[in-house]
Amino acid sequence: MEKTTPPTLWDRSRLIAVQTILDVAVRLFLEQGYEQTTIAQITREAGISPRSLFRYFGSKEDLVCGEQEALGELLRATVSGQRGEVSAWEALRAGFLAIMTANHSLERTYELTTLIFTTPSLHASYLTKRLRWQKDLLPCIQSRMGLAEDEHDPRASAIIATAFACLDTATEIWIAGNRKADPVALYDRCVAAVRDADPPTV
Amino acid sequence: MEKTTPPTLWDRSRLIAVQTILDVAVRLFLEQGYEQTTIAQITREAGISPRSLFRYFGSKEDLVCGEQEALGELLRATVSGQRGEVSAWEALRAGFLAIMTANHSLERTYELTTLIFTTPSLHASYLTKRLRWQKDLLPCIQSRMGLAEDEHDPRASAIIATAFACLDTATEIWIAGNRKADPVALYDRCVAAVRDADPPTV
DNA sequence: CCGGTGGCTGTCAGCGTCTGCCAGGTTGCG
DNA sequence: CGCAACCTGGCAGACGCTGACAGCCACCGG
Repeated sequence: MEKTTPPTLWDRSRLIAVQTILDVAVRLFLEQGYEQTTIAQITREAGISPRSLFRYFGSKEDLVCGEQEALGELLRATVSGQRGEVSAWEALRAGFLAIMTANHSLERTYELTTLIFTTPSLHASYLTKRLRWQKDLLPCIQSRMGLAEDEHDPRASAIIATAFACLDTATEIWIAGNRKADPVALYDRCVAAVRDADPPTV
Repeated sequence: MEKTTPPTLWDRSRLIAVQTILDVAVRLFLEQGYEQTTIAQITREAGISPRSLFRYFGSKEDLVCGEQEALGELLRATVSGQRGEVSAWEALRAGFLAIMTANHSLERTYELTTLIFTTPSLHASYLTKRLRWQKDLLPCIQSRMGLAEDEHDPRASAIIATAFACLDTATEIWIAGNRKADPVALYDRCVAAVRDADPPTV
């Protein structure tokens, strides 16, 4: 299935370099804010040149948003892996659940989410990435709804966009309320409010 | 109510300067793309210094997104001006309708919307502005739904976010299909798909 | 064991956006 | 007419980001 993955000692050092940069960057971002932290400061503490940082990460925003790069694929795989009888709404909910529980530590997830949602440029970057996720999910949801891959049928896209809008709303209230509420319950209440239904009592 | 508004000859020249800059900038953006157009090029053709441009417009993105700055206020006023019996959904729809028909020319609206939706950085800027609009609408919708101004009740926020998500989806399909479809009809189909209802046959 | 090869890294220079700062000119007012 | 307020342009600089070039080191074949 997989290539023989030559253990290439080069990649190993590259991996620890990436990890070091990421650790330093996120720590500085949380300590003194994203805008107040410069590339030069990160590279100085990480012991590399600024030029190398941009070879690993395409941009400064990738230092935060790129860390959760694999989440998009996890989301798509989870949604498309749901059984055929599961509705589009339930499949999307399962995907979101997988993302939330996948991250290493809930505390770190909360910190990073707060950082993203309170920093305008990071928030914008996150929303852009979200749009790509929505496009990736479109064929999964279309086939699940029994629709042809019609570019002009807005229904599947609308449902996906709405699910993400509810996720956003739930996340915003979650961080605004200092993690007092359960984000999953908030999401269910959002969807229920939109669809004029009672939230599931699970 | 208002200050005596001294006719100040200064502001007059400033207004025509702003208009000149805007005309030149938008024309260049449409001709050769947003990223490919530099500030120096705009200021050269407009006959001012780069330093002055940044006094009128806070950033390059404002040259595009700032032109529709007043739309947010128009949206809020329209929504909050709907009669009390009108539902939250209908009020939001009326607001969106006001925005679409308010702009000077439909052709120009289409051009600018395409520019925004096909330029990543402009799209991100637009989404950020959209978030502020959502926050501004929150009290209007909360009171219309008979809810207290509860920070932790996600229902009003969820409905607003969903309406915008449907607007986004409709807009995206509108520009992807080369304005063949009616954006308002697309929006109605999006909302209907989300809420398991038939679209209104108006 | 050794030298060639290929990829990675740092240094340098540069572009573009954006921001203080100060000098100079123009407008408005007494 | 003269003063004060204001606006403008030019300069210098920070910061994010990129291309070009030279040096370095792991890998591979001999």
